Amino acid sequence: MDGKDQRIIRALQRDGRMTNQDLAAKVNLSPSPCLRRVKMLEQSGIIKGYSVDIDTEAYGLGVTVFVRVSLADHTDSTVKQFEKDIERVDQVMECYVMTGASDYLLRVVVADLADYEKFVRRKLHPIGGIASLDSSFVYGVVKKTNVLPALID
Amino acid sequence: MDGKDQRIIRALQRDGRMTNQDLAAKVNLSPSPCLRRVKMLEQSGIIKGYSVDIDTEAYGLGVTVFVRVSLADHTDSTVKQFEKDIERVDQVMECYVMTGASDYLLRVVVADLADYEKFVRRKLHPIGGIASLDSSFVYGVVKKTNVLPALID
DNA sequence: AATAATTTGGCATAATCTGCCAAGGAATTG
DNA sequence: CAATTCCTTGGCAGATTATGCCAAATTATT
Repeated sequence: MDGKDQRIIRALQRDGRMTNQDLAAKVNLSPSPCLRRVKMLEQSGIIKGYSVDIDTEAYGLGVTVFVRVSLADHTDSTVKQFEKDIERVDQVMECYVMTGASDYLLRVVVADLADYEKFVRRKLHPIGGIASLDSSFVYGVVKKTNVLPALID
Repeated sequence: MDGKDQRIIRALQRDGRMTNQDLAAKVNLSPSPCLRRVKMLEQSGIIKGYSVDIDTEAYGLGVTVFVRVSLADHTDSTVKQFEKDIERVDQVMECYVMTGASDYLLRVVVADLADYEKFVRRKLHPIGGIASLDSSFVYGVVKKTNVLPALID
């Protein structure tokens, strides 16, 4: 992956639907080698996919919650079951295994507070093996970007 | 925004570069009304943009860190300056104002631990007004999706 | 400096986008 | 309940874009 690939990636992070011709112009290539590089990035897995950014509030899911989860124990079966089950919960957009005091960090989207309570009661607790939950609500978004930093600092 | 718009959004979250023809087929419309709906979603701001999902590890930024930030005080000038400055730090992909013990939650991507130390010393601390930082490193990703849950649960 | 390997650019064809207009369907009103 | 109005849809035509192939140019290697 050379500098041109990086510029392709950065351009597509800003606008993932840019036409190949515009992309080519932006990275100083003609369309065919540009397209070939994009396809190669896709095939090699560096480009995992494309997506649309939705205004969650306008969509009707205005509340974002970060939830720190600690498991009651760390036996294989408890861990495996939690990870398998959490994957299937639609409201959980992200689930990370973390260092520090808690085991997992979830990003959850719901419509409102009442919805969040239902989510915890009906989706999280039934999973079992959870020792504690610590929820922090998002008041506001200062920054949210898809553009990764340049590699050479 | 009716059911068809929701299906359009969900399809584009899974594949943001799907051609309009495929999208139309997937939501049972012909291409022209489908395109019109997409344009309307873009103009109304529900669709904020399109992006590419990059494998951060393959890209060379394998370490993700969540940082909880507490400010020393909450005067207007301290808050404003922090939010203005943090926005310009490329390694900060997300910055949320949070309820709970700390004021902000950051998601930061760096190449490695050495890089993270440099990031804290050169990018975060110079901002000033920071009372404490609490960093948690991501060990693994259990789930990461762009697909918002359906609205009716 | 010569050769080999890789990458690039241009061209032709195929696919897709996009704006316009008539037809269809839903809602409203008398 | 029927007539009108309004909104949405579908199809078509021209413009734009994608895509595969081949020769030329560039880069790396020896």
